[in-house]
Amino acid sequence: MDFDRHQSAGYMTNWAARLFAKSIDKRLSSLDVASGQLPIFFALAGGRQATQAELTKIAAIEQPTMAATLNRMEKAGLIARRPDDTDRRRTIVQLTRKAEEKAQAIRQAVETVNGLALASLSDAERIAFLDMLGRICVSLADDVTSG
Amino acid sequence: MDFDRHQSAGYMTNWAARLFAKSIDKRLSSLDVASGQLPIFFALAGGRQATQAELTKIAAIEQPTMAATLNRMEKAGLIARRPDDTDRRRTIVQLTRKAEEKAQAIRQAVETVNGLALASLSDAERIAFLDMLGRICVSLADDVTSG
DNA sequence: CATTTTTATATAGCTTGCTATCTAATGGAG
DNA sequence: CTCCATTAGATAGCAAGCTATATAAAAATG
Repeated sequence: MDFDRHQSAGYMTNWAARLFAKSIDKRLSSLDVASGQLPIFFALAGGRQATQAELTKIAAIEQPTMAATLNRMEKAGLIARRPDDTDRRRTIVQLTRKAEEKAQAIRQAVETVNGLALASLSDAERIAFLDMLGRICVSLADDVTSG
Repeated sequence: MDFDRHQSAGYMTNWAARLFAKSIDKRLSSLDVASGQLPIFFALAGGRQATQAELTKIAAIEQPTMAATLNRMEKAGLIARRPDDTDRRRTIVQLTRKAEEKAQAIRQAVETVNGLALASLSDAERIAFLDMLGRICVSLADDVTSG
């Protein structure tokens, strides 16, 4: 089929994403934290609170995925859920003290992995790469939500 | 935590990869094919054969993931497995006729999605993007396999 | 040639994604 | 105020990843 997968943006992006996850999980496993929990840590660290719906929007994942991740984090003692008494549909989520204590190490691991991933790119290339990735996401998100 | 996830290569790559998968799955669902099966289609289309181990290497996934994907494809009538009689550990995999008939439409869908994803990039940017992604994968693969 | 090591595949069990669907609560329109 | 639409969250069930481990065959080694 004379198809070079290394020239396919979709294939390469998928591969890179799996490598990012492997690299970060390797560093987070000793903290009993996993890559899927990162958006929640970054959103809530420092005592901030958010509803599940807000976290879902921030992480750009679907609602049931967020619910499952929060279930695992709750079971692991990383987050606490509290009902919102001004709107009984809502749940307010915050990090536990135990989770807050991990936040700094998590941030460090993320920066290490991002750094080594981009190690062979110049400063200008890093900026260009993130800019292009952003445009690609916009185009795809547009496609995915239309029709 | 003053962390902008849109400036994190790991977060953006993960997001882009999920959008790629959603976009391609949307187009492949009518063919009863899914994004995880694409490397197998591209490797085997045109009557080619490969062992499971060869497919695993091509797709850059782990062996149990390939085994599970092949199980689903076999159940769906997309591939056939045949024992290698020169080495009874090996299984030789090939596309069924039914799968071969889908190959052209699949290729078309992949090109459509790659095209729309990169629509806002110039030709030079597309080349640069794939080149940088390749370097990022090399750096991360190196990290992931070391220690 | 017997034993050990390596290789190919299978299986168990988990996470992170998804879609589809259900329930409960809120908010708006008559 | 009642009824309908919207919103928040939970649940079921699946795909596609992963690690760890088991089994069987082949290859290498003593």
